[in-house]
Amino acid sequence: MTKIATWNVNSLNVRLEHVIDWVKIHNPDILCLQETKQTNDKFSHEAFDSIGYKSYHNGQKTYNGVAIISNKELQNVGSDIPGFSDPQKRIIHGLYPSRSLGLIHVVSAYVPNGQSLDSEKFKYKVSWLEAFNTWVKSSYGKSDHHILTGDFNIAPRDIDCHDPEAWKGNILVSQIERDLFDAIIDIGFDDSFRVLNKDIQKFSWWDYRMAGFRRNLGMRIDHILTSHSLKENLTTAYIDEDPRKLERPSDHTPVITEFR
DNA sequence: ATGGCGACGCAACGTCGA
Repeated sequence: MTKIATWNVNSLNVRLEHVIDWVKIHNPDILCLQETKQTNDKFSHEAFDSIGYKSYHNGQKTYNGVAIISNKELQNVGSDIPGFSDPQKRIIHGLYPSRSLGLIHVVSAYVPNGQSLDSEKFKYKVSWLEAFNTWVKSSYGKSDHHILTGDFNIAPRDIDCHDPEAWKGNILVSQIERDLFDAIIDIGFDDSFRVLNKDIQKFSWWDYRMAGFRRNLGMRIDHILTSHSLKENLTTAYIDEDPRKLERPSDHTPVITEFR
């Protein structure tokens, strides 16, 4: 069994203890992190070494930053979308050598937020996702399996939003973003949570404001997309709400998928 | 729901996130 998880930690400076505690309890094979908000020299490889994990980080000050924590050494680690020049640190990826499944290409992605549909940041989100799609399409099939994880900042369907009527015309739920998400799926991926939980409404993020978590005003915007090659191997997919209940939590919580 | 939170940089409060 292989367990892979993704978690937007909203600053690893603040959340390192939560992450280490979570890894010790859940023992994932791979944990992908987003929004580390720290430069590579601040990233504590030692903290992960001490619990038996390799760690790979692509970060910057204040914003963005992504990492992969792995119980096996990754091969061919990269930290960009080839051909897409971007000063924002939103990608880290590598090959995970699975004993029984071969090489799994694992991506930890922090997709731009977009701010609002009429903003320059939304144009950046669209062009970023188009470049991401082109890259994923060109690399598809070059490894035995592919897993795209991260904070996609897209709620794929109305069921993934606590109040689709109130959010209509907003970022995270717009048809433009959902079409871009579906275009990635169409390359040959499954939304592993949705495949294994057909009609269940679960969220991975809740606004800090308005007592969002207590009132369950959430969205499912963090995803683990698995290549069709893994579809028959998928066993379990779930969202662990417990870290969101801790003191000083991230506004996101871990999303987990397991496969044989 | 359009805030009301929280992280950050920096030492007051503006910017950003989703």
